Order: sequence, then structure tokens, then C-alpha cells
Amino acid sequence: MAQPDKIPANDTGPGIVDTVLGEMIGYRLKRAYMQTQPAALRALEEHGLRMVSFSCLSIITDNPGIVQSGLAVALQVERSNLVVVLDELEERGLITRERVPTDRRRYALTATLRGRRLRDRAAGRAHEAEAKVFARLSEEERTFLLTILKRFEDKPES
Amino acid sequence: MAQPDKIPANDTGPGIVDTVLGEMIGYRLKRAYMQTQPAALRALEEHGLRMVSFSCLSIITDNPGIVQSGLAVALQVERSNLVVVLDELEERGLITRERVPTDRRRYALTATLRGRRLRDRAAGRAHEAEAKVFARLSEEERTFLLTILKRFEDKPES
DNA sequence: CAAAATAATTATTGACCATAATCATTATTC
DNA sequence: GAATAATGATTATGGTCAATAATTATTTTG
Repeated sequence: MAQPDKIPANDTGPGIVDTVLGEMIGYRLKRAYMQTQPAALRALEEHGLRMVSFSCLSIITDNPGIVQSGLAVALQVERSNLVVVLDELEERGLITRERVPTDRRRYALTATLRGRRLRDRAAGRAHEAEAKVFARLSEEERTFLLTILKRFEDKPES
Repeated sequence: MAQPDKIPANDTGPGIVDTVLGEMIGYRLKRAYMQTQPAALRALEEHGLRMVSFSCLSIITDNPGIVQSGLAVALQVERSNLVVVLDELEERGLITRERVPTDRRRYALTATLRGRRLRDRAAGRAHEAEAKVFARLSEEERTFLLTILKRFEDKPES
């Protein structure tokens, strides 16, 4: 016989009170982000890509000749951490690294045909996976959400 | 096919073209999230808290007697990773851990008066810091964003 | 009672991110 | 025009974090 006072104490779905965290937008952003990640990562994994390598390949595809420090700024990652990622993309024949003649410290990054094709396929799959997660939003809600999020691209004015 | 005068679908920086990443909501969520974090973390740091310890303290404050596994589910963190966090909160006298008499495997977590006060102060500061970051949004936009993000609380239907 | 399940803990691992140091090249300045 | 500083890429390193497995204590189940 089940005791009436024995609480599940687990299954903390609707039974949990939260007066603070839920009102913090940053917290909500992270939670929503965590919901989208697994599906997107699985999609990219099918093509041997992680989020960072996909991002690099994508930006390089869109900006042929971009140099590594430019890429680092665009993706907001430390340029030192880009090195191994670009090593791998180059190794797989997805991008080329060429010294720029006018400044031989720099490397110009360009996606190969294979790289561009992979980018397109992976982007399609990732977009597809994302669509499933965001199916719970209406079309208007999705576009409005995107519009608002785009407002955060520029650095916060100090 | 890459043209300098081509109008970028999205602006990732000065002169950077991005036809793919910027349209991915997950990517935007992460970027927006990364914008909010530093300020919030600094605010919490003033009170000797990190995001995870603040979250724990806050949920415990709102749910006196919650057990660790319940907290883990609520915060979506591995319960094994909670241990050290709770150790520290207990050490600082912000929460108490008491065995549940009806089930001596469990520990009931309760915030002390000091813990509740700290939670309130920290929450105020964090909220304040967040407000600055989100000042670029109108009041309607903020509430709408929050409303939409709340829709992601429940797990994606499989 | 024996065996399985659950709660908390510990230990360990790998991913990820930031920092500093190094090397080659270019820009500067006196 | 040499000495010095600054820049781009690289390498090495350390710290934080999240996920996993193994351990112990307790409770539930068959």
C-alpha cells in the first residue's frame, strides 16, 4: 500500500518551484541551446565534422582567402585553437592553406570543391535536424526569435 | 563565384560573409548566450558563487527538502557532479544536508537563512547585470523572447 | 533471505577554452 | 639601415567542466 505522504521526490518535472532562474534570460538561452545541440551534433558527425570544424569550413567556404586570425575573430574562438582544426580540414582535402605573397606571415584559407560540397551537405542535414527541434515553434516565432538573436551579434556597448 | 560586392546574407563581422551559420538558431542561441555569461558570472563571483552553485542554492531555496537526485534532474546536471558543489555550499553554511529518516539513502537539502539571503542578493545582482546586456531589447522583445524560450523546458517529443 | 534497484559518492577521463611561450615575418623608429 | 617592436601562426600547457564507471550504503522486490 502506497503511503500518502511518501513523495516521489524524484521526477522533478512540474513539482519543482523556481522563482529566480527561470526569469533569467541567459539561463533560458543556455537551456534552449542545450536542447538543440545533440541533434545538430549528430547530424554533423555523419560527415565527420564537429561544430567548430563545420563552422570553420562554412565561413571559409563563404569567404575564400580569409586568413586565420580573421576566421578566429569571425567565430570568436582563440586563433591558437584553430590550428588543429584547420590541420584536419586541410588533411582531409577540404580546404587549402596558402601563404599570402604580400604578407608571408599569413595563410589564405580556401575551401576546395570537395569542401564546399561537404559544407552544403552538412549544412542541409544540420538545418534539417534543427528544424525538428524547433518544430514546436510556429514559423513566425522562429523568424522572430532569429531576428532578436541577431541583435546580439555586435559586442555590448561598454 | 565569390564577389566582394555580394550582399552578405548575414553579417558576422566587418566584411565577413555567412550564408549558413547565421541562419541556424542553435548557433545564434549559443552566441547570444556567450554574450550574457561574462557579466552574470562576474556578478555571481562577487558573492563567491559560480553559475552551478548559484543554481543549486536557488533551487534549494525554492524547494526546501529537495534531494540531490531531484536537484540533478531539475538542473540537468549529473548528480555525481553535484557532490562537490553541495559540499562547498554546506561548508559555507548556506545549506544543510540531512538524511531523510524514511529513506536513509537520501539527503534532504535545505537552505539556511544565510543561504537564502545570499541567494537573494546574488539573484538581484545577476538580474541587474543581465538587464544591462539585454538593454538593447525592448521590454516586449524581452518578454517575448522569454516566453519562447520557456517552450523548450520540456524534452523534445521523440 | 537473496537479488535487484536506488542514492550518494569517488575517481577518472576526455573535451574544451584560455594563456603563455616560441618562431618567422613585417613594421617601426632612431 | 640596423635595432626594436608588432603581428600571424604555431606549440605547449593548465584549468574547468561534463560524462562515465566503479563503490558503498540502503531499500525494494521476488
